[in-house]
Amino acid sequence: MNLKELSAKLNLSPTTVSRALNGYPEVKEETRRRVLAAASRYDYSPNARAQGLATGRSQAIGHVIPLSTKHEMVNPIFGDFIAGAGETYSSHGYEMLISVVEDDRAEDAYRSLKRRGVVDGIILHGPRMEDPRIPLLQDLGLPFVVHGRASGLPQDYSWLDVNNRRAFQRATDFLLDLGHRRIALINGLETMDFAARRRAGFETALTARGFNADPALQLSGEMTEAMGHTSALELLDRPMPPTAFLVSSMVSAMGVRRALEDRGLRMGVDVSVITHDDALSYFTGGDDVPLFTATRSSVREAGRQVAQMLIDRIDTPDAPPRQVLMEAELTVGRSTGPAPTE
Amino acid sequence: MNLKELSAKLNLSPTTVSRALNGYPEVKEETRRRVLAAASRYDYSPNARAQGLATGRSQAIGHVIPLSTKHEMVNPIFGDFIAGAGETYSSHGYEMLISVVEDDRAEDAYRSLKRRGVVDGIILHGPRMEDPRIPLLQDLGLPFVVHGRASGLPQDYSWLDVNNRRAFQRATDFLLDLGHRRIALINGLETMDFAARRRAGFETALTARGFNADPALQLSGEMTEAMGHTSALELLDRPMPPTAFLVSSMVSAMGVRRALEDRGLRMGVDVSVITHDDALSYFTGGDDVPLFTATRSSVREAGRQVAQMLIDRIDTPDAPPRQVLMEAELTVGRSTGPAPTE
DNA sequence: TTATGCACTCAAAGCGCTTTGGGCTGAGTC
DNA sequence: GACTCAGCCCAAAGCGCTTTGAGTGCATAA
Repeated sequence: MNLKELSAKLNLSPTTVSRALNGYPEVKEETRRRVLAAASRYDYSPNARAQGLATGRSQAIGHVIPLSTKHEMVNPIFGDFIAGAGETYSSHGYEMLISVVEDDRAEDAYRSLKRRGVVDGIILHGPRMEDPRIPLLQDLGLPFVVHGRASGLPQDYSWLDVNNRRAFQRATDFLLDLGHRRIALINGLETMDFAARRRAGFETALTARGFNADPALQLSGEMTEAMGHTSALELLDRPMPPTAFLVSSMVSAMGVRRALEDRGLRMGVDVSVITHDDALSYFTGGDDVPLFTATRSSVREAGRQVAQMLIDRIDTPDAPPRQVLMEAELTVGRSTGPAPTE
Repeated sequence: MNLKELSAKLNLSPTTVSRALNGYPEVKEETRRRVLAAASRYDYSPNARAQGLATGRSQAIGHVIPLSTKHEMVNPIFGDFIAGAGETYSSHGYEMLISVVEDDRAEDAYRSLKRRGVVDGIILHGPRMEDPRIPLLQDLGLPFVVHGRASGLPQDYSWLDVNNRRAFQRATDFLLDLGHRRIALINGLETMDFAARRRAGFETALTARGFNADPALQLSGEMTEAMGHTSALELLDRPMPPTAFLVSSMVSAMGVRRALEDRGLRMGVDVSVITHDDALSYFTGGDDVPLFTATRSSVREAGRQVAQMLIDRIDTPDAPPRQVLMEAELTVGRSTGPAPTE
């Protein structure tokens, strides 16, 4: 069933039917009701491609995810983010389009999406410092919102980020209050903007109390379970091992925990651990007192909000860019305790 | 730049340019080269919507994921599956379109995708037993491939699945060989087809040796970390606790492991654990001897293959459906050992 | 009565592509 | 020399929608 057929059944012109369907005021209320009824009876919806061709819009949002050998994006948080964004999209009539591309071809992907008119906007994931994709998207004139943000760019653009710096500063303070002095940082790849900010927060807290951040206690890498494990082992086997770990992700924290176990150390007693927790649906829930003390912020909620910001931006392209900073909460679990007396 | 403009620059008709671009034989090789050169110089690609309108195809594949309060689909494996499928799509010129919908509206979503002509095919996730979506998609005439499969349906359709039954049978045999007799099963939701098959494998192995599967030792639920933890605690606190656990996912296995620790039990010594491992990129790697003994099968590879099967199906709709059964490998880690003597 | 609006409705153009059905050359055939 | 036949290329229709510009009929005002 297409527009023409439907309008034939109604003895109306396609014009009128189209207007009735799209809520234009030129059509009589009674006519509109007739049209709506017929549309639902014959199970009609407009062909999206034809509609798009006529309107110049595609009602789709693009997410380009680099297919890294380094797995930064195809990571555990991805599913939750997508779920959040998808909720918003479907309630606004947008489709979500995901493009998986080789790492070095991300720019081509954006260009191609724009050229072929496949999407109306883009959500930019995993920004690095001075990320070149941001000026590129601005050049292309493709509306976009960044999940996270990129330091060192002069431009003004829309983003939503967690206050990573403050979160890690608070976490570090918390450990210092407990008497810890040798605190290790197991961070994500520090080319990633969020990781750099976390380290900054960590260092700020230390220097504010007159300690200096020992570079030997700061490791960074892909946030896998194995990375947490090997990093922690390496640190624990040093002559002056840390008494506390600040870890950038739940998954790595699982690795750290395994390392503690390997060395016969009790988490929360012999060694404290704080992790960042993205509030992933499959990791939370259950216990009264969570396993990990954590800085927590829901990635799913971030997805919802970023999507909404982008849709707003598409609707009113001339509005100034918006920035949203979500604060992470610090929830106390069983992985932290006072520093052991030496 | 559009076709008309490009052909004007070349002093050719749009017809010829289109043919040159699409590899039709009616155009002279030299002309084709000229066209191709101009296209790349002017950075031209055809408008996807117009192309789709003209050809009747959309070059997009749909994935409908139910936004459960129960999180079966928005789960850790999703990212990896998507990455695999995305690889295949992008090398074949397809886009991936993801629709997040309320649980009970999945059928509407399929209908709508079909009606509006948004996708050329569908990948069906997380099939349940006698899943009604399969006959629906057949009715709609929308090409599809199932990741997993659904028991109890008369129809013949394309699917790719892991041999869950055999995998869990082998894992159970392995535990029996080690002398374990009280083996617990911590399974996914048994409305899910894969979970039912895993239990079948588990029971088959037991009965084949003359033991009977104790229903009291079989729990099932959402495969979260918390679920693994509470299930294991409950079982361990019984008068005759299991000496081994067979767990349906890595995430739940982490929970089981935590429960063992809570009770002061050593994994691989006091209690054995085997888990199914979807070979997620962020959980693997690192150690020589993996933490968990596991039945392993790469979800990413599954994504690649399912996508390819669907594309083949779209290209040749009359070919008979294909079924692919991937065998899981049983890799021995440090979580299993001989049953403790009582 | 004629003009002036208003409320509806429609025909047709256009979005950017593919594809059908020729048309025009020039080389090969008898 | 007339005829066929590739080999190239083109004009135009059509995909299914939106939107512009133009009625048409009818009530109201002048």
